[in-house]
Amino acid sequence: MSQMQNVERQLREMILGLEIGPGERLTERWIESRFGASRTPVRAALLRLETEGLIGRDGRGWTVAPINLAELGQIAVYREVVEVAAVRLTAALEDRSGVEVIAAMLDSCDADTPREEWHRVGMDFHIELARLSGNEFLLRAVRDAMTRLSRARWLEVRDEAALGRAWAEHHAILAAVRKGDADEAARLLSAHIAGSRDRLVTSLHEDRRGLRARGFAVVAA
Amino acid sequence: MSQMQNVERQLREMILGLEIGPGERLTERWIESRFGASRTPVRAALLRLETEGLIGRDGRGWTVAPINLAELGQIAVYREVVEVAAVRLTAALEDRSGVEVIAAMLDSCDADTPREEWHRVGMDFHIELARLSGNEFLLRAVRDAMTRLSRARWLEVRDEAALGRAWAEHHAILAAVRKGDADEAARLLSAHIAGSRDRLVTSLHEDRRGLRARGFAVVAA
DNA sequence: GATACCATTTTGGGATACCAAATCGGTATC
DNA sequence: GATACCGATTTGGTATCCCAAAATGGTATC
Repeated sequence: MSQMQNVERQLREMILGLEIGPGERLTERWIESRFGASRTPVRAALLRLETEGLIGRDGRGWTVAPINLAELGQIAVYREVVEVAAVRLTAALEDRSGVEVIAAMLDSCDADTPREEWHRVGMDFHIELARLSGNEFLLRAVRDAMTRLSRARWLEVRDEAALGRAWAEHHAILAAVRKGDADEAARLLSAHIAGSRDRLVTSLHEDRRGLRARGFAVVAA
Repeated sequence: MSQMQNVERQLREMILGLEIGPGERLTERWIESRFGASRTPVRAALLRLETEGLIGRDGRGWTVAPINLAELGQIAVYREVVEVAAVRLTAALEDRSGVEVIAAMLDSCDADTPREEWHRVGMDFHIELARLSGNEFLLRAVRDAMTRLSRARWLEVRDEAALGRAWAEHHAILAAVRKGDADEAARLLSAHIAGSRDRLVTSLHEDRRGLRARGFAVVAA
């Protein structure tokens, strides 16, 4: 793999894994030495991550995107729009066998599965569901929204019950799609996203002091 | 303005203005000499334009994105979803005075206005309408869709009547938003986008020989 | 102690050199 | 005429150098 893709992937993982905190400054030279690449691939990676919304410009320099509660609310609106549209398209397909693959993916998680894996599968559910629609742009939109939500969801304080409830809601959505009931699928998905948003924003808002204590920049709603 | 933004802007204009044809190969060295910049800003511009979907990779090299009829259909679905959502949000706002600014923009076009300006205002209508929603992601989605549609709309064979009809439909949509009638605004906008898509795809499909004769790569639906 | 000022360092933007791989041209072979 | 082959050229990927602007840090001044 090329250095450029390498730097991009590793840097993205460090940002999403909160090894580099939201709001932290980045210098091209630091990244260069950190990953053993020269500035050319580093700059390419930075440009890509900027379009993903994971980093932004701070005057002349680079900054890891802060946790922005207002933005999280807007993303929730956005993803509801595109995810509901995608699931409606999918429910209207003749061949809806793709839902079984997603159901199997959900079922691959059990009580022994590490939290990190639950986290990943929870995002992949939405991405793969959007992929079934066959519309590249809806898929891209959902993937983009999930990327931007990723860090916040990781910071969210979630109990076991919340994970189980999300798992059940995911299965219920799949069942509606399997039946070809677009309205029910849309209704369940809307409710799922709204609930997810509420818990997320509430959790982060209540814990914003703790987040700031960890050195994370948090922008209020 | 920095060289990077300069190269990016000029190259984008050449691609959107069809001075560089769809499907054409691009080399970093040619761009370098064409715009009098070195490869560093050229590569930055290429990376940006790639995320806009105006250029893509062809193996190791760069290619101007072809006219893709299947993609145009998918974009139409995508933009209907996000534009309708945005206009519904806007219609539900208390302060909908922003529509007057857009109405004035439409009215700035008359019989003497050059075709190029009609083209630009036609796109800006949809972008500015999405902006009124206040949702950055819906706005970005519409802007992105418009950028990707831009060349195709420019190639479309449009008569005077089509321009006038679009103008009237735009005003009708604004009137519904002004009234706060979200359902009617959504219905009108949906019909407008569907009609726009049909005329666009039909026109390009019928003229695909002519397009290929001009050296433009056209991917069938 | 706060602040204005200046020398130093650091930083991102840009230019250029180098390399391996891919492409291109021409030639020999069938 | 088609094709396989090979050397020359071109190309994107990378590393490195230079520069002006911005950040930094120490110092003198009030």
